[in-house]
Amino acid sequence: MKMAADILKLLADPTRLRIVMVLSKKELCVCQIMGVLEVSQSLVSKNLRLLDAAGFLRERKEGKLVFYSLRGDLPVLHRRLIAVLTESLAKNRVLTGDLQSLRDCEEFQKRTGKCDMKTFGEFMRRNKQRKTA
Amino acid sequence: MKMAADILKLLADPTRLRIVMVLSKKELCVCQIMGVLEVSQSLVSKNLRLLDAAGFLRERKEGKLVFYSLRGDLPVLHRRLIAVLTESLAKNRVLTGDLQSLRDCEEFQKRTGKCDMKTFGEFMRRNKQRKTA
DNA sequence: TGAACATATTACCAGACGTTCATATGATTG
DNA sequence: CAATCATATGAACGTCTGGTAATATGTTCA
Repeated sequence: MKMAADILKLLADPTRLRIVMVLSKKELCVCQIMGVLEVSQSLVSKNLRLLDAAGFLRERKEGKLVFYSLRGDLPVLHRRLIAVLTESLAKNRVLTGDLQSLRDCEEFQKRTGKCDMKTFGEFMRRNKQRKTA
Repeated sequence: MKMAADILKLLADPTRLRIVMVLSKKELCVCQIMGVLEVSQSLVSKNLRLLDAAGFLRERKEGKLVFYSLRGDLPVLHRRLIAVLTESLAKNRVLTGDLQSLRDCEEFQKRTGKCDMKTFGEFMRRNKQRKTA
């Protein structure tokens, strides 16, 4: 009971929910998540640790970068909750915005050939301008 | 996004989750819920209000009593979450305990022909003895 | 080695949350 | 009406939590 409640609590935070949603689409490193969600590195890192501690994540280190993705062998409850939320949030503005940013971010990265925090800082800045324009 | 998170947050509390689970089986009044979950009247009432405010509940007044049940026309997200949780918690000790208490409580009520707080106070007392025995 | 960088961790604060105790409300009954 | 009862509400509490800023860790590369 408490275990189920704990998992729900983890997903009940907008920041973490957004992280789970984008990671369900694609493996990402911390700086990419920062860029896509436009939140601080500290916040991303902290929430990733929480999700990791609850068994949501797979971690892959590649040089300085740490790539995260959802585990392939998630427990049934985790998987079903994510499935339900994915479907229910399909038309959600924040989520569709994140997914659009994710695509933009990929393209930006492909064009610049880089994956570092300066690159994504630049990306974030442009993104904000686009949104406020 | 925030809306989904708010619903998850509601279900992420053990007391509320237990209430939702028992109400998904049967319409109950406040004193019955108290008896089944063995928690205070205040706590039951407060959490019922929260669930009600989020659109989970149907309210039916009958004299002094107020009977609650899950709304029949719950939004998709609510329904699916409850379905997933029901299945995942099927073998959970707390929940199976609550459902057993629910059956006992029904029988006790049938035998005594009453539905009031004294009756359920008595029921709770016996229940605790049974559990510690 | 040391500078630069990505990520993790710590300390900290403001606000939210779960719970309890006491009290209010509103209906029933004598 | 007064008393009783079921339920709702309010005040107060300790605790937890999301967020930020600063710092530590550990890797890469010159």
